Amino acid sequence: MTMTAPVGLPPALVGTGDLFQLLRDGRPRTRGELSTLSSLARSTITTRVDALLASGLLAPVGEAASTGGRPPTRFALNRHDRVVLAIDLGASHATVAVSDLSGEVLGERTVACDIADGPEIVLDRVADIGTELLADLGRTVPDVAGVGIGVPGPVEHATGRPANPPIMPGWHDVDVPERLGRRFSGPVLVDNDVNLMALGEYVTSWQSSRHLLLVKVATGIGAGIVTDGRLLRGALGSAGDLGHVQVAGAPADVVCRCGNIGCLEAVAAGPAIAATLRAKGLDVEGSQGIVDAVAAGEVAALQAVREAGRDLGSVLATCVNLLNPSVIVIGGKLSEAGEYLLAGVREVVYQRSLPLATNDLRIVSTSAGSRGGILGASAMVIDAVLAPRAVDAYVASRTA
Amino acid sequence: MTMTAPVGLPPALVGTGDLFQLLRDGRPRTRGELSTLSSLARSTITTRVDALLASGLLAPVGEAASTGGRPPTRFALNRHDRVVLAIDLGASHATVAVSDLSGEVLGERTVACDIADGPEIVLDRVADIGTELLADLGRTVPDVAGVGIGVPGPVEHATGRPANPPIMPGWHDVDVPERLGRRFSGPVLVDNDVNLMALGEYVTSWQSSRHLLLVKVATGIGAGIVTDGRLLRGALGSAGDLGHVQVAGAPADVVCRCGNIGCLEAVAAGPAIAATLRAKGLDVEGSQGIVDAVAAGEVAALQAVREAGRDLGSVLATCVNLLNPSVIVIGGKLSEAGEYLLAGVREVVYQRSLPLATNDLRIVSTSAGSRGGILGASAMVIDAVLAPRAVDAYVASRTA
DNA sequence: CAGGTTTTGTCGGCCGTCAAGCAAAAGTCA
DNA sequence: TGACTTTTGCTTGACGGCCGACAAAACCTG
Repeated sequence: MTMTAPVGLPPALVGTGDLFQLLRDGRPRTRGELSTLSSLARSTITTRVDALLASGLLAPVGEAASTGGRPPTRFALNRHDRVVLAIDLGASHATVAVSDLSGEVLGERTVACDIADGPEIVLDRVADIGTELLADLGRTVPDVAGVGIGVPGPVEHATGRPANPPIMPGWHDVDVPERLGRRFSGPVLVDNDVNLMALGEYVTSWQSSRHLLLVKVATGIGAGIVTDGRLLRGALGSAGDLGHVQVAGAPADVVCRCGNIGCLEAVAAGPAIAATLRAKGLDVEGSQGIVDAVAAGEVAALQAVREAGRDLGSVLATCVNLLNPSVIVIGGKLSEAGEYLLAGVREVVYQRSLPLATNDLRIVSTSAGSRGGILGASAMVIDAVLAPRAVDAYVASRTA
Repeated sequence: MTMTAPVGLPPALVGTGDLFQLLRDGRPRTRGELSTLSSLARSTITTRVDALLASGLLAPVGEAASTGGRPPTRFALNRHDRVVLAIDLGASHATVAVSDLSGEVLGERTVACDIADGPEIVLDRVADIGTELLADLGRTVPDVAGVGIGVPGPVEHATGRPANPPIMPGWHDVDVPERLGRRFSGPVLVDNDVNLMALGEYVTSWQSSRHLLLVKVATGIGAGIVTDGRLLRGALGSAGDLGHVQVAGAPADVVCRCGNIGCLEAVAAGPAIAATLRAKGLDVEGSQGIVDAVAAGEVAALQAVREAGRDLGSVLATCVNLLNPSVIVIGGKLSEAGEYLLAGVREVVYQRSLPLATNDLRIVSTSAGSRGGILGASAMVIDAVLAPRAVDAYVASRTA
């Protein structure tokens, strides 16, 4: 405020980047609206808007709605100014996508890719695919505002280095941002894949309820936690690791691959359900097999999935009491098994959780589906790239 | 930057309140140090410092350490400029304290006070005590920078209204800030008492590790969660409600007062332990009785407390996997039972949690003890009152 | 006590923001 | 078509904050 502010009055916005925050939602606004919203003089708004227009981040969006006189010009975030590269690494496959600045996916490709091949091979591979996608879309490397990547293991988010990931041999403490930074411009942000799924679900469907818990049920079980609109990562980035939590009612004879007994993953994840069904004579293979069996109406499969939902619900009831979320989203391959998993979860959660915490609690299936990770990665980058300081820097670099 | 900043250079700090943040830790600094830290010109620093000195928030702290020339003056937060009223409401007693702006308690009083008497009586009572304390310390009401109050139930923190508190009949949706605001100046902030204990423990002992879980074990069991240095409150303010979580290994015949079976509170809280001991012929009364029995070396008591620790540990193992804290602090009356409770907790947590999450995990006993709530309430208020905007407003009000 | 060093206070200049005013542009309405 | 309305672009003067520089003050060293 050029400290013009005699101090004491509404703190007001200051920099160009701050003003830009009012336009991040993508809704067009007129100069007049911006002036009242920011309590800045119209002349100042004009200066800022001009700078943003020159940078390309802002674009006029037609004019409209005259109230009797000259219709005001409306401006909005120019989603096409730059693009974001979003990468979702799984255990055996990788998805690479390019999105615009609103988070809309412009192009996407999924390939088989073994994470155990190590960081060099995998990262070069996805970088290549990203470069191809960019070319297909008629974009160049300098158009990239930033890169977001999700990996199947804990990550020290501040440095972007995976931390002792169990299923990612060779990735411990690898400087992922450095390696991807060689190929693309902008910041490279790394996070756990389930965290990003949670973020993706949050930004696409649940922005209004700021406390969300996403549970991914597939070969393993993990959770991503959004609290107060922010990802909860924990001290070492391993928050949300629900797979090896002990299930209250679990049979004592189920030994998990982690060596403990009664782990959630050992009773409710894909392999456990498949094993149960095979014991009953049903020939199912993998999580997809379970989903197919459920879709085919196999009673044993319905039962098993529902029972897995109950076990999951038993753990989630604890999570509800601990975190008091307003939404639980069930994702992962097994969430495709219709309402049966959900039914089991609801059954136990609503029974075991405190009425207070369940009052406004919704338990739903994922709406982003398999694209949650990509959407979350994109959202993470956009959040960083459109932050006030980043915008200031960008505007400066483009006008200098 | 008075937008002086041609934009693009280090965003730098701006307002007086922002500069003040560099001094919040209480360590004295010279103008020169502030200049380099904030990348503001020395002349600007002088202006800001003068304003802060005039407001009383800042005070010169002697001069020192000449490096061959004129010794620089050092300035630090003036802890005595104003005071904070901290209130900790329990089920049957209330503690009122006055602290300075560093959080140090200047005066404190605990009285018997039944929360069930309702908000009017209780709040007037503690307000009276607060007024007396202020008088004893030679302070007046306008000296109060703000009021922090902890209550034994969930609170909608944004509005300061208790939300369906089970043990606080008559308090639902009461406008606590309004009522206390009549008596004192400054903001009135309300939160759950266990949350404040967690915050108190955090600010006094664990600022460096930004992820803390405090568990209070007494008549009931509850937890306060600090993540990334911030309190996790949840959608309805009921996060951390561990009391009625199901314990994995719990006997199926223990019915809790909430109607469910196997609740943590029904097997590991004070009343449950006391009941166990009475069944063994030991005549113990309340949590204090248990602590006394342990201190007396009663083997049955040691056993029972340790077993309670194991049950608690079983639930905390889940919390560790979910939240990945770096410290678990055990507080509440029962934490006074020496190392026995802690030993039980450690035993199970280290066995059941993932090695990753326990790598840097410390499990310790409270160091703030019964004053945690007061310290947390004070810290909460100080955090609000010394925030940049609040400082700006205060400085403006004092120079106008 | 004298010279050197470092901090401090002050002043002028520069620049951004604001508020106000005016003319032009672009519509609406009668 | 003409009068009215509303927004926009531009300019001006005033205000106030920030910076840089200079001189005085305060202290150390020999």
